[in-house]
Amino acid sequence: MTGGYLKGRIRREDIIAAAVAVYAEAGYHGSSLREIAKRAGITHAGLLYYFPTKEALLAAVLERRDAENVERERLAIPPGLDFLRHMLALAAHNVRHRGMVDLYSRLAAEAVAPSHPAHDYFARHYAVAREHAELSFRAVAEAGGLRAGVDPAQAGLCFVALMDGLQVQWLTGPERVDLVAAMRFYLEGVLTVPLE
Amino acid sequence: MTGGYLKGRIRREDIIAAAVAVYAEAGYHGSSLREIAKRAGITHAGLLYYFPTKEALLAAVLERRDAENVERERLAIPPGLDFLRHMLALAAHNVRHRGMVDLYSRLAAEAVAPSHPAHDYFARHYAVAREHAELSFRAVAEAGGLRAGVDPAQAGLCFVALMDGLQVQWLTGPERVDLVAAMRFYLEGVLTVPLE
DNA sequence: CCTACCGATCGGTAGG
DNA sequence: CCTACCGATCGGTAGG
Repeated sequence: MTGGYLKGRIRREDIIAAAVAVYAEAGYHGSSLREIAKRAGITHAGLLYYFPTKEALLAAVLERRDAENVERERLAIPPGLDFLRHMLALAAHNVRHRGMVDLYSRLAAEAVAPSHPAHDYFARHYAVAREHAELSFRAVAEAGGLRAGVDPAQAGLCFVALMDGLQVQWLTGPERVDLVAAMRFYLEGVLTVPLE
Repeated sequence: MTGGYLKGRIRREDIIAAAVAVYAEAGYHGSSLREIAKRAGITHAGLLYYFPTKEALLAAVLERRDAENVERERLAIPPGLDFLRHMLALAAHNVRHRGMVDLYSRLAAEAVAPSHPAHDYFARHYAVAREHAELSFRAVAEAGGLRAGVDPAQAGLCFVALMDGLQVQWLTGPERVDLVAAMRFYLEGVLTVPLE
């Protein structure tokens, strides 16, 4: 007699997982509720019982991405050298989980349009990422670990931008780009302390 | 009695210009021949008289982008410090021509899928860009202008990736990102010679 | 959750 | 170059 709610939550998770896969392949505008529903094993009308519109499903996907990141990526990590190290580990993790990188890169490019339903999400995401990176470089600088003359704000902006740009090149030709080595190259050029 | 061919060429240019604008706003998959045709002042069937399929129009757009770049960007510039300076000038140019940056960023992200009709174009584009940047840093190194221990290959890859990543952040919030200053920051951190 | 349906839009073709 | 059309697909709703 119990379990009704549980089943619903599992269904929701199935649908979200299917949406992540399809968004990654086709982008948001390019994907259809029917294709997502099929992969989740229901009809598209059934999907709309759980998520009333196409946009509501996108919102749920972005929410779950954040929830995962808060748990695993731990923005809770205080800004500083450890955070930069952690981003390197995240890059290594991403290389083994192409789906999430695909999703992120496709949606970020689509969402530059202010009318895109994920625009505000990415504007906020970038602001937070830049801020956290800048504070990290600033903390490292105060500990004497930053090369002379390096501006923490610029270093933070470039760190975030580099990660994004490398991901697109890596997705385009995975065998041609060593994402983690390139990130390490950048950090080693800016820091005066060892990374590990 | 003359001019028939000329008129056709002008029409083609109108259609391509309209396609650039629509691709930039909606991506390739997200744009329709009807919308592009409307902006060019004809019907979608009329457009198909000039470009027989949706893919043929995309190919024409990419070809024109290359033609423009060969002329203005001059990959003819030999690898070296002048090429890096030129990329800075190109970044400054891009900031005043958002449409081309939009088009490029949207298509690049879409085209990471090997099945995308522009995939090979971007794979080649990235390979050429990395190669040219690497050779530039190598030339600078031989003239003693590269900081000790900097690998030209990594510096080239990161230079190209940084440009792409900055463009997406700049498109998402133009008032929050100074694209040219960030590029300059990166170059000044890697080079030991002044940029201007 | 499904069946059945709606109006809108898509790329492409026929025929002129 | 246009009118007129095709089959396919879209997001969403009704009604159960």
